[in-house]
Amino acid sequence: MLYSKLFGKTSKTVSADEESINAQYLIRGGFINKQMAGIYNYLPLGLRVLTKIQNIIREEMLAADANEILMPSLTQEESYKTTGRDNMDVLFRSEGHGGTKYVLNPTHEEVVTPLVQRYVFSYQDLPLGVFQIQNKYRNEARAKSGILRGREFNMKDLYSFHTDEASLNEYYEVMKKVYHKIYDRLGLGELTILTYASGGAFSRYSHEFQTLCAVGEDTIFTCEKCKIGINKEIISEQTTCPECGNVDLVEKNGIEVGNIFKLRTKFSSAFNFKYSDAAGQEQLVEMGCYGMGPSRIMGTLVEVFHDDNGIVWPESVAPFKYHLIALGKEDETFEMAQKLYKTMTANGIEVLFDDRRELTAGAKFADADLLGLPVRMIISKKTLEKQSVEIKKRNSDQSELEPIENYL
RNA sequence: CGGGGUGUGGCGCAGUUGGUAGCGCGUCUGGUUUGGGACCAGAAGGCCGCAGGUUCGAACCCUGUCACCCCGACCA
Repeated sequence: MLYSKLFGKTSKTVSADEESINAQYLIRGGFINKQMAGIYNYLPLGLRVLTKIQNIIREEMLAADANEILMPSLTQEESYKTTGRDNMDVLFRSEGHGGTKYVLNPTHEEVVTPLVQRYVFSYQDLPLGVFQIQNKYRNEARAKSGILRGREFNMKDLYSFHTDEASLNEYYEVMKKVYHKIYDRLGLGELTILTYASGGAFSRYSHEFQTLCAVGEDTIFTCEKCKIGINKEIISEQTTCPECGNVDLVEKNGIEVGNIFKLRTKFSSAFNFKYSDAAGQEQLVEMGCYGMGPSRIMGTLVEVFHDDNGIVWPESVAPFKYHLIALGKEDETFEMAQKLYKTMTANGIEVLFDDRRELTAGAKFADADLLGLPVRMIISKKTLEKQSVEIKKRNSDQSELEPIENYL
């Protein structure tokens, strides 16, 4: 990508209202633009990051034999009456012609359950996992913290369907591993721990995945030994580590980057979703749900990976790998940079080439730091004399010269 | 939803006791610059969130309303 063709500009300033780091850097860097509280436009750079996060999640879901589908955002209110959730205060409502009442889905149990019910009749069809990556709508009392808590946000939601609790439990444990693998690939593995949380009406606990971070809005009591957390919301009933019994728990803050639930038969019973077992008897389907928010993860990554000059993206989600900068006004420098850009791009390497010739070095460096691409590649009269390019990693203060032909 | 704060060129902000709006950044022209956010000269760009009211006169005072931010409550 040529910087000169990139839609979205960097800015030295951001509104004093934006206190959260993720909002400040993402807006200043031209990754996102705020339309209103909790509602954002994703500009090209931000969309590239979001898409990379989604693709990592998608790959791991598909590798676990889950089926990707896409469900609608709008659903008739009737479905929520069926499950008794039509009184949820986060529901955005709308009305269509003839007075039809719609809901913008805050989650999709009310959609996916009758959908799967239409195709699954036998124990031979189970277990089954279906997921989607789609925007959710929640009328939060207060949107806050940039893209960490929005009223419209991106979500991967997986739903699993089983013949019995044993199958659900097995799938649930597999998903814990899949989730950890995803956080590893996102660069959040070390900081993200499994956390016991409120299970709602249908099981004792649910499990959250909490990325430990000072600005996290959840309070977590962690067992250092097991790398396990307990959400403060259940700490009155659970004061020891559920894995090892450790009572020496350490209080930390976390950002909830995933949440998995055993729904059991709450929704299958509401919709009367049954299958025929091997004996020909009808049984209620057991269900689980598994959420993970790519947009919130994007904000979390900025909160975790930044310094005073800007974002420091992990390579797996950076919008581009290389930030190529040509310094000086000599044509030969610029032409060599163009050649590098074309060659590397043709070789499938992701390069953002800052081809703005009129800008000074400092301005380009400042933008490079703000955008946070993993590797800065500089070509100038000085490096050209040595037939080299200067390579500097965003997470390091050191730079080194490398032969230019390594990249041609 | 309770408490607090803020709405002024595209962005960030200032605006005194009420007298008809200014700075920085950005943008445009011309020239000089180029290894850490260059400089000079010139220019464009504003129903002062919106609606009422007070006043000879309102960005400023009053009422209402909308939006945004922070703290709290809430949060499958």
